Amino acid sequence: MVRYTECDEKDKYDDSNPKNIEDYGKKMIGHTFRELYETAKDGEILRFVNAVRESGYDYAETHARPEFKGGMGNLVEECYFGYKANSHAEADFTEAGVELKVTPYKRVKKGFSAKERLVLTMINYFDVAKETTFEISHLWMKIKLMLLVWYLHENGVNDIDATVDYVQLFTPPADDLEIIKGDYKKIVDKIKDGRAHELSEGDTMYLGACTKGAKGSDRREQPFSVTLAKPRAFSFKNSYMTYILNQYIRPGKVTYEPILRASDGLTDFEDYVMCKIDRYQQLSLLELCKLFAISEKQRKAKNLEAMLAFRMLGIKGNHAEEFEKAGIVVKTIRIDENGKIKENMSFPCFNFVDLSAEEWENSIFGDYLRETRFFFVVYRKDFSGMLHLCGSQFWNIPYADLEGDVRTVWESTRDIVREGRMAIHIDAKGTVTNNFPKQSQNRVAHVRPHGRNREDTYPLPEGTCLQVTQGGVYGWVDDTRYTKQSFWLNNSYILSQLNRRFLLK
DNA sequence: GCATGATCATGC
DNA sequence: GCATGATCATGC
Repeated sequence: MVRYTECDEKDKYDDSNPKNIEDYGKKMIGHTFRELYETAKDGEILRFVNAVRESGYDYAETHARPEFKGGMGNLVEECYFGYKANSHAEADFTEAGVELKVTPYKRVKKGFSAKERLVLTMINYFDVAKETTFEISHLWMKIKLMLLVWYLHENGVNDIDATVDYVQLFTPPADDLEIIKGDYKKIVDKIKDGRAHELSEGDTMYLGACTKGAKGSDRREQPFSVTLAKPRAFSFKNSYMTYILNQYIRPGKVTYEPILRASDGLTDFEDYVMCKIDRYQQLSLLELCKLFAISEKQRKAKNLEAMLAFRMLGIKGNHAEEFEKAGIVVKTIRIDENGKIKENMSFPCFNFVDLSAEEWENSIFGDYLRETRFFFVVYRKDFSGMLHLCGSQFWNIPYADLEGDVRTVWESTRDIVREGRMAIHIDAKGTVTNNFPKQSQNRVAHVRPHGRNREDTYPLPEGTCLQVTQGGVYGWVDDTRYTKQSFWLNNSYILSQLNRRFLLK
């Protein structure tokens, strides 16, 4: 490893001592990346160019570029810590066992959240399949001690002009590590099962297998199947990074109420949760309300069924720590007397302007389904119409359904928006018929209005020219806005995804 | 009975 | 005030 700072008394740090590395790192706080870069480029570094040159590292070549490939992470490594960025499997500071990670956070309505997932290390499908335990895995080498460097990303501002706000050593806490080990096993088991091509971020809780490749068409071989798989990396999910930020880096008033307590002992989290819910199986909604002393007023809440699920899990509020950290979304499912689900599953409205500019691989809806794990709480109506608890199920959309039917629906919707082919027809009552993909046209998903009412609209892309089937009948419609719409998963599809034990009476 | 369009209601 | 999750209403 080349380290300019070896020559510099002032900035010397001991690369075998984690605390020393952290202390040195903290001196970046308050400085912009550009300052770090300029300092390295124009100042001290030049005094050591000769020493560096001896090692064969071409400083001029690397630093001639105005920006850094790999972004702020490489910049900090090369310009501040003074070693050449590498993508080796071992830790950045080998002797200290410390991995350096530079990561952005952003402002949200309430406080701050991580801006993105944290990519940890590429998954080598062949090597990973040979690893016998988590403790000797490459992944563990990368995450057992990390130096996290955080900066605030603001829209319209180049990251190189952002300021380093926090620098802190981090080790996943013991409770989290149990879940991370479970996630790791799940990913490795899928690879060993010859299904690396079916990996999805929604499979797991905190640790994800995110796609990583220059092009969406990149593929890798896998050990137990001839099917090529997308290149993937282990990553901490955005939701988990948000937790780290709000719990350890800038702790505030956000409190987390865990489902699993240390005293509950070691167990598979999802099995544990499902068993806890199962204890209340067959109880009616009314019985559950009485059991958990739900007030008359609360019984009218639309989230009553979800609220009861949290009570069954021993949570006082309507948020569970593990669910928040894993970005798990709770959905209640009601099966009718006839064994069918009446309602389709809705998602947030899409923004026409954004949608029309997106590609499937990086789309808001595609990414949401790709990354989200759902927790279904299933109720079933008895002959008198009273709901009884059936149980619960964790679910994420299978790879083939997402990349097949959902993609088809998404792409035709985007194209319709792009080309203004909503094909409006307005009948005598003012009901608007549109041209978006219908439930009857696709096995998995469809598009429907989803707003306050039909006058609740979002802007259309500039220059959109709506084609109208009946000439001149615009009414409330103009060329610049359209009734809010969202993607929905078909009720019949959701039913097909439910565990058989809920369907057999 | 179901598909489609429309709207409600709570919580943040 | 509005996003989000949940549900209604009508016509075929």
